[in-house]
Formats: sequence, C-alpha cells, structure tokens
Amino acid sequence: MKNKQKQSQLRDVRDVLDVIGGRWKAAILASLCDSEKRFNELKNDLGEITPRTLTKELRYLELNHLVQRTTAPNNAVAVIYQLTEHGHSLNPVIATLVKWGKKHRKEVLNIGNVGE
Amino acid sequence: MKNKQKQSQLRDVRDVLDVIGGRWKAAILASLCDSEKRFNELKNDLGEITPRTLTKELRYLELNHLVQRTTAPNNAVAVIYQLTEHGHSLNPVIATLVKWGKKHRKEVLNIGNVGE
DNA sequence: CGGAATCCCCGACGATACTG
DNA sequence: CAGTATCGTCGGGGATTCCG
Repeated sequence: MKNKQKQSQLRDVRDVLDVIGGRWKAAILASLCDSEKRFNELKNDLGEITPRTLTKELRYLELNHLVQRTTAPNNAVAVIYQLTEHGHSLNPVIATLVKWGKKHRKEVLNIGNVGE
Repeated sequence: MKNKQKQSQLRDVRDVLDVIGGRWKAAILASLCDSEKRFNELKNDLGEITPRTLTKELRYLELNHLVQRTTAPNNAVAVIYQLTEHGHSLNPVIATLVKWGKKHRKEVLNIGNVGE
C-alpha cells in the first residue's frame, strides 16, 4: 500500500471483482460459457433471478464487453446473448480462482471449524 | 449451469470472492504482504477505514486462516497481524487477477467509452 | 493502543405487476 | 419473448463514542 504500484494493482483487482462479483455475474458468464442463450433461457438456467436483475447484470456485462447482445434482424423478439472474445479470455482466470477456492476449502475445513 | 460440476466451481469462485472481495480485504492483504503490522499501522496504511470495519475484516480473515493475530506476551497492548502461509498462497491468484485486470482496462477503454 | 457499542445510510437485489 | 416500473428488504460499511 501507499506506493503507486500497489495502488494500481489493487485497482485492477477491484475491476475484476466488479466484473465477476455480485450474486449473479459469475453464474451468468458460466451459463453463457456453454453456448449462447436467449433471455428466458438464461433466466431459467439461473433459477431464482428476477428479470429486472438479469437485465441489469446483462447490461453491465455488455458495457464491459464480456457479453454481446444480438437482436435477430427479422424478428425483434428473438435476442441472443453470447460471450465475446474478451469474455472467453476470463476462463483461465476463473480456473485459477476455482483451483485456489478448492485449496482454501480444504485449508479452512481441516484446521478446525469454519463457523459458516 | 445446472450440472453439478459447474455449480461446484461457482461455489469455489464465490468463496474466493468472499475472501478478497468487499471494499477492504484485498487492500489489507496487500498491506500485510509487505510485512507484519500493528492495528493502527494497518489503519493508517489503509487510510479511510474505520476501526470497527478494520476489526471486522481482520476477524474474517483470521477465520479464514489468511491472517494471524498475535498478542505480545509481555505487553497485551501490542498486537501484530501477519499473513499465514495460506495467506501468502493467494499471491499468484492475485497476480492472475491483476494481469487480466490490466487487459480488461485496455479492452474497455480502447473500444469506446466506459461510462463509469 | 486496540478495539466494542450504537446508530445510520445507501446500494444491491427481490417481488410483483405491467408492456410493446 | 424480452423486457420496464414501482416498491420493499437486507446487509455492508461509515460516523461517532466509549472502554480496559
């Protein structure tokens, strides 16, 4: 901290956290990782999410170029969402997180209790 | 989504996000990465944080075995906080995030505007 | 010095209903 | 189908004050 180097790195970490944080973003990206999906497809896949929230999350992901929204030219009622190249580039990052996450779970479970 | 594999991975990602997410956790870990610190040292280093919040964050990090709290035996008023081995193991993960964070910043800046 | 206690604000997210 | 509108809840985190 204090020095510019660390501050800049913190900012970068914050950015990534914003992009995959919150209750839904990671799940949405995971769902779209398989294949492109329609709005209601996504909604069903995610389960509990409300349309309002799904819309907001998708808009945010669009702004960050992780997801691309496409309206079918002939039929405006068909909208598909898919990952962009940039979105796919998140994959190895996620993989790293998953790996450490598993390690972390072990660590926390085997030393004692976790509480929650 | 839907399949157990992906659900489990999402859970792992959630865990990591909980551990380094929020407004302060990453900054605290970054600060302790340099060297062990006392409570008020940490507080000054972080700047705006209130003691209440710092306490809560440290407790959480302790619970997760990322930080170790030690009271000096002779003088109970001296308390030091330091990263555990497990805490240090987060370093490469952070590095990955920083790397993608920089890429992301470029991506978002150069295609158009970011808005926020 | 290293916190604990109390009070409060605000943004994320949910529920429900409605629309082009 | 793919959203929008309105309202309500809940918890993270800040401000301030007090304590051993």
